[in-house]
Amino acid sequence: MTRSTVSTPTKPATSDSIAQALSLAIHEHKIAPGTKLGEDDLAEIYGVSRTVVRAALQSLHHIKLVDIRRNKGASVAFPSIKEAHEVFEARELLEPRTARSAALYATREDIALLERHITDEHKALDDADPGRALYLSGLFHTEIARIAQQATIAGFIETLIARSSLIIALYWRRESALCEKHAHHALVQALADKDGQQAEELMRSHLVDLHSALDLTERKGRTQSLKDALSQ
Amino acid sequence: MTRSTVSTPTKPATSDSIAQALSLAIHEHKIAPGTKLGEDDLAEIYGVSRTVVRAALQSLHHIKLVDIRRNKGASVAFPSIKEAHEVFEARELLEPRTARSAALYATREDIALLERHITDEHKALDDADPGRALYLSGLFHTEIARIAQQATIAGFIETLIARSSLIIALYWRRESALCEKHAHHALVQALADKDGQQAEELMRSHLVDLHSALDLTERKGRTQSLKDALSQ
DNA sequence: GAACACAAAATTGTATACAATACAAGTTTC
DNA sequence: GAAACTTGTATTGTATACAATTTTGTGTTC
Repeated sequence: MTRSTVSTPTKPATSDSIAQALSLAIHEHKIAPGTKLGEDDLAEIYGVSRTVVRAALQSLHHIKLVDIRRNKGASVAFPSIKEAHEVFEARELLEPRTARSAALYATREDIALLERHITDEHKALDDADPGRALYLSGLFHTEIARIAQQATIAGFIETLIARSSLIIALYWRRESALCEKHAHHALVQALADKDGQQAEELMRSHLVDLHSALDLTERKGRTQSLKDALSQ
Repeated sequence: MTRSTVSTPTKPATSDSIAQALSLAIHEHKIAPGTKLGEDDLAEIYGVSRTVVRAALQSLHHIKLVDIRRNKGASVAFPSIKEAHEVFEARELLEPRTARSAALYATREDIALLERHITDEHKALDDADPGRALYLSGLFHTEIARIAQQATIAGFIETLIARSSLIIALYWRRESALCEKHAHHALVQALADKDGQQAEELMRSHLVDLHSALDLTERKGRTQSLKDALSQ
């Protein structure tokens, strides 16, 4: 949010910028769930002391993006199937209503911004960068929450989308691809038309689609205990 | 949550325990909004170094209970009127639905626990300890969210209730006293009857009552800019 | 007496040092 | 050869030291 996340060599790298860089990497599936996040490693990578790295990790811990266990350190969170259901149920409770509010407040600029997000997302898909496409897809939802002028709820949705990214990394079914492609388009149209009821309904069905595109059947051990062991 | 918050002299005092102690004090209106929370002071009070105090403060910052500004330090948050509206609107969106779910899952023990909360709350009022009564009143809502078996949403509600405590400290109208006294009772009854619809409706009207019991009219400067200056 | 400038004190931000804990490998013992 | 113990290494938790910034107090000037 402040400025760049990497690049310029003469920048101090605050805890916020590190948290954001890690958050982005997780969103884009550059770092897999369960990956260990050693303090020394990160401190060296970002050219700061462990103190500031710890602050960044705690920040991500509070939004459940990273797991911190005492004397064991931090690792990218590994949401369980139960958590996955909870997150999407929470989204289904919050986002449709928020989309309805957004229809009231959406300005011409907001609509343009959302449309730009969609084209960027498509471009990322064309560039064979599904991680970035996923990130932009999440940003689309975050943006709608922001438009609705409810910063508090928008904050909640932001964390839910972050966690959704982890859930998708773990439980997404290959079969169901980008079914959402036109869902976002239709949503923008409803917002542009200031049709709150339609926006609410579209958002609800869109989220139900996403939820059902996950493979949340409780199979035998599977990745569950296997990767959990690897996460240590 | 781990163990005691104060008392035993031979205890290490972790950042969690400090965060909880401060949170409790804020809930009970022992510390007013805007109060400066100096690191050295807290470090001395709890017998730890500033390192762990900072972690505790950051923790509270993430749930918007304390305000942290760079190079200026931490102070108890001072929610604006806009934020106050947002918090209660978010509660009105989340809690009624959650109460409905709670009616499905509430066990005999849960009901007993909630009734105990109510009697404790009344006792605190009799003991002329309105701060503790307020805290217990909030705990009542948190408990319902927990009963609903939606840890994610329960977490959101918990932070909303924490912030509500600050909002009440700032904007509560003296005139409207403990109108909620029988509201909680009726809610428990609905839960005991497993009447989800009734629970949802009772919770909604209860929250609307609370919201309207606040004085959120945007008067001239008043506490707004005055106390805001004091909060520095 | 008010306003500005500068110096001193206090407070926060960051880095480093040390202590405590966990993990892994190797050794001993049965 | 396997289990248990021990030791060594790596990593995290906490405290302290130092740097940077803000605040406060004082003195000078108009």
